Amino acid sequence: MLHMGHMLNNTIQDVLIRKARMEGKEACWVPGTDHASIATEAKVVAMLKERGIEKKDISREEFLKYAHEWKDKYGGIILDQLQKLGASCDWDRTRFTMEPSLYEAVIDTFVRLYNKGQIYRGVRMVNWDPLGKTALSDEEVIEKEIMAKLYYIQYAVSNQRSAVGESIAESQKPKADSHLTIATTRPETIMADSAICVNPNDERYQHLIGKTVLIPLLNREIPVIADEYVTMDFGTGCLKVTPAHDLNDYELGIKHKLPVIDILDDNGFLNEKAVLYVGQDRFAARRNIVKDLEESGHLVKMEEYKSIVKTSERTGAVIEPKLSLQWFLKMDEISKPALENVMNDNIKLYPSKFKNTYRSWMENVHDWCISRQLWWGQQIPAFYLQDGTVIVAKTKREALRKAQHDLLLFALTEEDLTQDPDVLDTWFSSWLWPISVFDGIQNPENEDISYYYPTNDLVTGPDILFFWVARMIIAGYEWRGELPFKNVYLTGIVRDKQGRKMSKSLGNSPDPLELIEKFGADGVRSGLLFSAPAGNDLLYDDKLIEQGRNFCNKIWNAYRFSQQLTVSSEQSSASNALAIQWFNSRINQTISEIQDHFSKFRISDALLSLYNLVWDDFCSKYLEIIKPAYEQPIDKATYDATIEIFEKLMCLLHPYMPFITEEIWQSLGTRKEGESICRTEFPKGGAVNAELLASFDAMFELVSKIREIRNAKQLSPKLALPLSIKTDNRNRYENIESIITKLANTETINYVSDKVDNALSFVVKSDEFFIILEGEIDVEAELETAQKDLDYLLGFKKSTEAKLANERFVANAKPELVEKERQKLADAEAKIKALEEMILRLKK
RNA sequence: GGUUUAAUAGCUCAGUUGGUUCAGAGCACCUGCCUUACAAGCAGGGGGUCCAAGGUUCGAAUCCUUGUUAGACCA
Repeated sequence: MLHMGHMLNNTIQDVLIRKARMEGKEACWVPGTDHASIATEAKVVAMLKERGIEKKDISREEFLKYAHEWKDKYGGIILDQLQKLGASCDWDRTRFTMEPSLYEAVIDTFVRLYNKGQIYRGVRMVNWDPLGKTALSDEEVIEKEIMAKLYYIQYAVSNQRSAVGESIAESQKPKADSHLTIATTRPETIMADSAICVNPNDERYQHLIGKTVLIPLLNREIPVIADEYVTMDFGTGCLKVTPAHDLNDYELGIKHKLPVIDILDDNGFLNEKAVLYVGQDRFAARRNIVKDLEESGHLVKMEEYKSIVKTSERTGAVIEPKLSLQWFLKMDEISKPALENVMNDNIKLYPSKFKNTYRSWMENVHDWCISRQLWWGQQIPAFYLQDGTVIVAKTKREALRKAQHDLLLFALTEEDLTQDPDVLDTWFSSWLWPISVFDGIQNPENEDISYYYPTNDLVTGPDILFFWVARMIIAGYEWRGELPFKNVYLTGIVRDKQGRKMSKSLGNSPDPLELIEKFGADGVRSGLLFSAPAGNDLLYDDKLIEQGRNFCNKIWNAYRFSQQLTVSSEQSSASNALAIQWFNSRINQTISEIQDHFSKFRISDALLSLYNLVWDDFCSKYLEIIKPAYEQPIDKATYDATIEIFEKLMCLLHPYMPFITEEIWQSLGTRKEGESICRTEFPKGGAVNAELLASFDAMFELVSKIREIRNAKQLSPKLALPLSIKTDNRNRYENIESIITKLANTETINYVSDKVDNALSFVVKSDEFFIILEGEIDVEAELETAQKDLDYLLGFKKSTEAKLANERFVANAKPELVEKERQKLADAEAKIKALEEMILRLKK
């Protein structure tokens, strides 16, 4: 099941791919799924349980059969949802990480890296899920903040190094300054303690360094050591060191050569090494030891403490850091090119702020634990002889041959070889994705990979920047000596209203299919994009999608309008011709805007530009201007131009809203069989008539002023108002009189050379306008608003003049900027003059 | 604790190289409209100390320093 984060992610990919396709590029988008080993295995185990089957009772082969069944049933759902969203993938190329060819690629990779000495097997500290009984990657671990208890436990100091066999009863008696207190959230692990550690600069404990203390209840002696790792002001400043059950302690243990005492078994129960509470669950043991410590007087106090526990994403169990034998990939050498080529921008991250995160990760990279104690996944191609010798080979047969040749064990048969039961981390197949989908691992010279690799854009969430993106880059350089993609677009994380990440496990994501049902796929796509700039999280709300749906609705209504027009043979009016010119200029202006946005991966900004163009300029302005009178036909030239504009708008919007644009585009003209808007050419920009745009802006300002007066005076929109214009430049308005009349519902337009009595007046640019109204004019109120305007302009003039008088501004600022300032000043001065005249007249 | 990102309208957020009359959008709110494609709409309107204090600059929401607050990553 997909959630909103996937919806956003795939919408962005689809926008990019559709636009690229329309620009004539060989746009290839390979859809596919990974096998999500731990998640799927958990689901399959649950499914089997429902059928009364336990995993341990069936063979690996039987289990895998069930898993494949499960995948066949549910794996397609994701692809189906993507199709509903309108994702225009190359569906014939659909790949799956567990299909034979990709499986083989993973095995190949493992063997080759092993032979290069990059993969090794060793005992390390891993995240252990005691319920799932497997190691987990950090990615599969969820941190939860909880209120825990911090227990203060007293350890007695033994005064001297006790000789073997000496009675400990003696030294156990607490003396005044002969004990120390540690703070821990995990008292049940004291039986695994190897030392107590204090900060060497901590004056309180100087005298204890080098001595030994006794673990309470158990009475085992452990040394007191010093290391700057210990924070002096946390707890008591004394840290119990438990190398087997804490990563930091483990590293501290290695540094100070401390023994590792692992007291937990794979299920999270205490084993014999614990001596006490053997056979108890770790949490039961905690309760019991707290009770016993309290009774024996070792528990000094308990404190509430906000702490973080790591839990398994799948099973919910509290993770146990555990030492275990696992397979690892050495990361230090192999990851170098991946760091370098992101830092030098050969691979660009959008937004670039993630470069910092990326760098700090890659500079502190740990070896990658790639083995999982599961069945669903690529089984590790390592084979063991009875004496434990490891042979890594693609198949058992090859391993046998290797044993016979290299180890001269000619009597060996396949029965003597046991394959490692573990599988590989899912990311160990995902990291090959850009190569393996084109079969580039086994067949590095094939036509597809040579053509498509390296790819262009990767779109993904920042939460898997390291787990997936970085590793794909590593794999790219390792196998092809080249980057896997040029741009990485990192989407924001979609969160719910409470700011929680939307996820499968929380179940806080709305069902995408229901949303698509309710708001339409185009509505969901555009709605999500309206507020999703790269890299910024977005708080999901149905309101966002509503905006997208409303936009679709608006477009559809404009389409309906265009369909009910009847065409006449009469000549086009001058004003319509002008409006067409104006709007084409606006389109061209917007095209260059969105191309600029796209070049910087500002997908949302590009959509917003189009939204404004379509809603405000096309629907509210252009269509209103060319709209014929009631039940009147429209002239053919205007009609044709309007349809052409409409088609162009559909093409511009198509990457964002594939469904509605296709539907409208199909019906706006006669199309050939199989023709589709997604194969049309993305509109190219053209000349922008800046003067025309400016004069239309002035006209719209005038229209707004008249409407404002109408609203303020509570006049009906149906009441036509008489307008008088006092201007030196009459032809500025004569061409557009009919537009003004239509938009502002003016009755007559007169040109005057003097004041008009008993009229409301206002100034636009340098011209004065009058509207004669019934009844008295409130001169005081008029004066007040005019004065306010004037004050503002005078202030503006003053600061602009100051700016221009400043030699350093004129010298340092760009010349076109200075020119603009001069122009602004001139405009302001003209308007000031008109306003001053108006105020003078009002005062008379 | 280390690293890092952020703080702009009631809410969610844009604001690109410091320079447009730059302080914006959507939602919410207020007023008036069932106007001929659209009430999921139309026409208007109110609303801001751009977190705080310093600094750099001819010029700062934008750059620098410090502080406050919140988040993320790592440990």
